[in-house]
Amino acid sequence: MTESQIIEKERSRETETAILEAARNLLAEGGLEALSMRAVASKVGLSATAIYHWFQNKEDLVDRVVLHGFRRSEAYMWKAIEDLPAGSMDRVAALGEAYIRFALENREYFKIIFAIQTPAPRHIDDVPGQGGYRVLRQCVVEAMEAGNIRRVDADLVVLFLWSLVHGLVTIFMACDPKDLLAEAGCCNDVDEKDLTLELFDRFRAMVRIGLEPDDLRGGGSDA
Amino acid sequence: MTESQIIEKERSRETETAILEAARNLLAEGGLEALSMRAVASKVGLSATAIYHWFQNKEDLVDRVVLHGFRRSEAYMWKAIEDLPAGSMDRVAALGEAYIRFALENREYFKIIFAIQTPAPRHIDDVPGQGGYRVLRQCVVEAMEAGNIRRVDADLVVLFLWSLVHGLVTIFMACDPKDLLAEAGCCNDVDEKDLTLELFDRFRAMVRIGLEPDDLRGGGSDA
DNA sequence: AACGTTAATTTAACAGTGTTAACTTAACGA
DNA sequence: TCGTTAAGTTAACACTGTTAAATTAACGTT
Repeated sequence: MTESQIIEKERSRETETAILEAARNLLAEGGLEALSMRAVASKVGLSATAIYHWFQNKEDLVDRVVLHGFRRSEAYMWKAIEDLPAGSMDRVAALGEAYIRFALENREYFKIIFAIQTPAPRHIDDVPGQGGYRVLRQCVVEAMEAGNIRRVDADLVVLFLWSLVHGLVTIFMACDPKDLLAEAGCCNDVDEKDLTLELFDRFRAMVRIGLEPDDLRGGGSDA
Repeated sequence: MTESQIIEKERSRETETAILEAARNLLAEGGLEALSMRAVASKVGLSATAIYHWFQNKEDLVDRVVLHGFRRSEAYMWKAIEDLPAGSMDRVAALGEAYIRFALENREYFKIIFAIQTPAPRHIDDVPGQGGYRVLRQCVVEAMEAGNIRRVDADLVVLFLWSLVHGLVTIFMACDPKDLLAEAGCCNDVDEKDLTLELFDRFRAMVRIGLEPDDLRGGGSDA
């Protein structure tokens, strides 16, 4: 392959990533409705049909935008635990909180991943669990060995935690948080920042319901 | 109001519900994409624009279809527990299983509720938790009084269970179940029916992780 | 019986959508 | 110079949700 060919390949990649970035921005600003082929194209300075040279169709484009977004979740997870002691429950809690933060900051991605018409269901690595699954599993195993989590099947615990935090955050994304918190006996109204903190609290409390080892039971009271 | 007026009102209601039913069928068969105003209209034998006399716009129509679907969830829940002893954990498990079944049988509704662009977030009663919330809460309180659930804040336990089962089912709806079960150490491939049973098992096991009272701990082992 | 009103519906049209086919333009190696 | 390939264009198609204006039918009132 000649030098000029390499340069051309790079230039190609540039337009491809430019399209992806334009699509990402439109998605973040105005949701799926705002992401039209023509809108993307005009942001990149191309005609709409040019996109079809780089992506098979709109679904393909959207998919790649979302997947690229989710790939950042692993970094999110690692960063959340790096300063916390290995084997601690704080690490597990921090992962849950990172998941909550990531979900609230990337609602559009979550909506799409869990809503789009998908004939062939997604591979697990293409979902925010992703590398997150492995990070979480490692933390769970370490916490078990340190005696901070009851000794049951580790994969079950991981699925438990993932379901718990994912369910919590999607429920709060779909319902009016005010209703939800009122129902749970808390009648303050909340803004976006409080919601994050509220979800942190709920998550920690739920984990306390579930994963405390037997010898720590009964000590910390619940409200 | 004269008799003829009443008859006319009823006839009106008939076309309105006919539209709703047509929309519901299209949604169940082909998802949101298949539900176009023109498709609905032609199923009812009207022109597309006639629908706008009964519904403000497409979003309004879809919303009412989904809400009507979710209102059935409460009946689903009640029926699931009626033959089981009050205060038993079987009732709690049965509610979880009913939620799983309902979700898998109404994927489209779930996709929409948790995906649609909603400027003003939904009221909690418009979400499958709904009356389900109250059914579940009652069962939890009864199970606590019977000593089958640790005595912690009841609303927290309800949110815990709801998050758990909702997270579990939405994760499995978004990912390839094969990947997910392989990751959790189970390498059988599953069809739709097995998936339901698998989710039942996972849910029961997760609840066992969490809600068993202290004096029952250690007895039943996990795989 | 005629009139105005209202509900229910239609046709025509608009702006926007994803997507395809056919054509151009430019750069490259043989 | 020729053919090939990549990158991009224009024109067009069959849709989409939605609006405005016109129509039809039934009603209560005068």
